Amino acid sequence: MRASETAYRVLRDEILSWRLAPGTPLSEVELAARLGVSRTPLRAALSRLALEGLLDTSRGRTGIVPDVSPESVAELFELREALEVHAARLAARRGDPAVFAGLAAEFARAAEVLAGQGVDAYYEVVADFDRAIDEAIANPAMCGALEGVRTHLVRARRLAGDNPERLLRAAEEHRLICEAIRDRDEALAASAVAVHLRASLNEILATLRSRIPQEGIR
Amino acid sequence: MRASETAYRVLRDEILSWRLAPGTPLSEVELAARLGVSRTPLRAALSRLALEGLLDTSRGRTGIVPDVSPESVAELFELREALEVHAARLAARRGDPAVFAGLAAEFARAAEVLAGQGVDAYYEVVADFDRAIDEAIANPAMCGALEGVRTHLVRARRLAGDNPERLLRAAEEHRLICEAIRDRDEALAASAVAVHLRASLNEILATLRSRIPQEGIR
DNA sequence: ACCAGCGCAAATGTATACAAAACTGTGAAT
DNA sequence: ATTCACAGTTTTGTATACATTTGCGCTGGT
Repeated sequence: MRASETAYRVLRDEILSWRLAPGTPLSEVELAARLGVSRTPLRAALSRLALEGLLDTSRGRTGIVPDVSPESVAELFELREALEVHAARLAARRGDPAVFAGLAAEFARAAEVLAGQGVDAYYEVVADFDRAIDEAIANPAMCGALEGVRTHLVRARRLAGDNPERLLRAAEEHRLICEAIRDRDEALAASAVAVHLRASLNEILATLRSRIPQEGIR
Repeated sequence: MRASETAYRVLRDEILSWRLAPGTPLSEVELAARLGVSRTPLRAALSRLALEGLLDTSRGRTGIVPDVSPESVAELFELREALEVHAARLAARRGDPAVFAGLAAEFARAAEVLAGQGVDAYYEVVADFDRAIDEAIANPAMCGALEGVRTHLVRARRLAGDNPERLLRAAEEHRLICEAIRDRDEALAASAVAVHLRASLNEILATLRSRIPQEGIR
């Protein structure tokens, strides 16, 4: 594994998991020492993070971990809506009905999965769903854009936490989306995605607002 | 100006303007010598181009200028449709009607502009339109995604050339979009964008197919 | 004639030294 | 008290030397 790749993955994981808090400056020399690589590959990792929006280089010379504000989450979800509504349409148009029928069954069993195997097992089903969408639309440009918003979503979701009731409703929303795609109903798939995104956004914003007083936004 | 920034802009311009043809290998040592910078800033420029999709690093170690195939253009336009249809909806929802009324008037004069000042003056109006959309939606995440597709579009457009009849029809389509946004008619704005994109794609694909025999796709 | 194995060469990946630029704190003057 | 200027310090930007990898061609065998 290349040193630049290692540094990138470590830093990306630390940012997405909130081990690196928003506002933390990412100094080249300090990180190079901590990760045991020289500044050259570390710079490559930082510039890659910056281009993906996981590092804010707009203020001053030293990049800082970007803040997660209600505004930034709302903006992310507008982009997410643009991409995922269209992705659902494309999936309904050319996806494999059998695949999405299977996923619909998985989501129908979400209550058992959550109770028996925990939230990680549930999120694995969601990851399967994302992969199925990518495969169905078969468009590298779309998939790349989707990948970007999913990355940022991980960070917001970690902050919002795992509300069991919300996860059950989310599973139901996913089931509806899968069934619409299975039935090749583009309009319904698009609407079902829009419904799901609105509910998700509201959940995250509610959690975010209740936590702001404790966290301290700069 | 930083050397890495200079190298990035030069290479980006050379790729978008087709001075660097698809398939051309971008060797670090060769480019560093040609642009008069060392390999370190040049590498930063290349990695940035690769992340933006203007350099294909998936085949072999040395990156090559990506091909522009009918498939890749069609894929780009699916992403473009996802983003621009939603952007038009957002612009209709919260844009300044006066701004888009003014742009509609500009597009109505497109025939004069094209005849009197040439295609560059017309494309400047389109650039004004893009800026107005960005300002109206006021969403950095959306704007960043739009910027990406516009960049790739430049390359496809250069290939397709400037068909005068098509430009006149495109101006008319833009006028309709602006009027819909001006009237805060989200559904019409979305439809008008979809119409425009389909016509643009068909034009580019037609030109592309007629040129393939001469150009030689690898 | 073709294929496998090997070695060379050219390209990229990394480390480090040096240059330049930008923030910080101090000091004095208004 | 505030602001401006300046120097020092820290941080990033660049160049170059070295390490490592990978692709390619040569040679020998079948």
